Amino acid sequence: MSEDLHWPLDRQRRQQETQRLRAAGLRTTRQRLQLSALLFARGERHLTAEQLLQEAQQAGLKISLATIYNTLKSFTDHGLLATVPLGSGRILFDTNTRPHFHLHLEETGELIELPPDPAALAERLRDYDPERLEILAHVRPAPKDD
Amino acid sequence: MSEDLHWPLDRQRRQQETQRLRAAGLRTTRQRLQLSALLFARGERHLTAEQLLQEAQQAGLKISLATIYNTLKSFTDHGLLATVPLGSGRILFDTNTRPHFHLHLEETGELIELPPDPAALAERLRDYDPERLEILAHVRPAPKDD
DNA sequence: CTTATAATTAGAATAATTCTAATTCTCTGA
DNA sequence: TCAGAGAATTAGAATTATTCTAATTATAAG
Repeated sequence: MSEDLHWPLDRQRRQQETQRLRAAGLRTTRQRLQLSALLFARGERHLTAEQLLQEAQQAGLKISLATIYNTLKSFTDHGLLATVPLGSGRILFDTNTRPHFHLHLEETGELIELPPDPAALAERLRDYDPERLEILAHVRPAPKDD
Repeated sequence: MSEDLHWPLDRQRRQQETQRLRAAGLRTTRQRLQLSALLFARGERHLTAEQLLQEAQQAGLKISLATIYNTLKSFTDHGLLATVPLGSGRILFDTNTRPHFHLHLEETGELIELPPDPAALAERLRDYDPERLEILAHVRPAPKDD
């Protein structure tokens, strides 16, 4: 599930990513295939647009920041990614699209995934000073089906 | 607890706000007294810096946006306000500084206060499609005592 | 009343994201 | 196979909320 990537992508990987995009109802473009490979080849992860740009550049790919943003948005709109809206106005993109909660430790920037279970959440939060805790539940707008 | 304000503030109100600031360890300035009156005269509420500026302007007060931000930050640092970091990068200031949670309905912008009780939270969230739910628990850094 | 220090202010700076408009690409259907 | 319509990509400008800067003004201690 997690292996090194080579560019250009070998046939197997290319097909895998092509299918992923097709299944999601997205056109296959060079940039999307490359970003898809980067995003999904290493198991579940969180990352920002800027981080993804850096990974792409380190891999020698030519992709603009605008495309990174557009692609992350498309992937999100089509169910391949979830977003975690951090308080600072930064958006984290999460390859785990199953329902779950997040615990953000602002001191270190660490983001911990929690099962979508309020009891477990309560348990986990016992470790922290209530004065420093802020829980915000977002209810996103219903997606338009187009 | 909630009444109309007149400017300049009458002696009673002025003393009330002076005490509030003093008790919090803040200097009393015209702007802080006026903003304090605006913020705390109408019961508990959430508002943004921009909203507070508008209220101040509608009341005929001369206060710059920079001062609004500075004052909100001072009030927060001294325990008079709490912040609610919305996903969009906007900050809501909350006159309720007791521990509690928030439920943000993105569709309408509505922000609902919830008791700081995970069980109650779970109950309340049953109303919503899990697919549209995002729970983010922030742990703020320990405040420096200076 | 003097004065050190803190607060206020306008406007510039910042940071993440979104928008614009021109170019390039994908993919359908002839 | 290939033309063309519509979709994707791109550089750079625009946006938005907030923070910073540096100069002015106000507070309050003595």
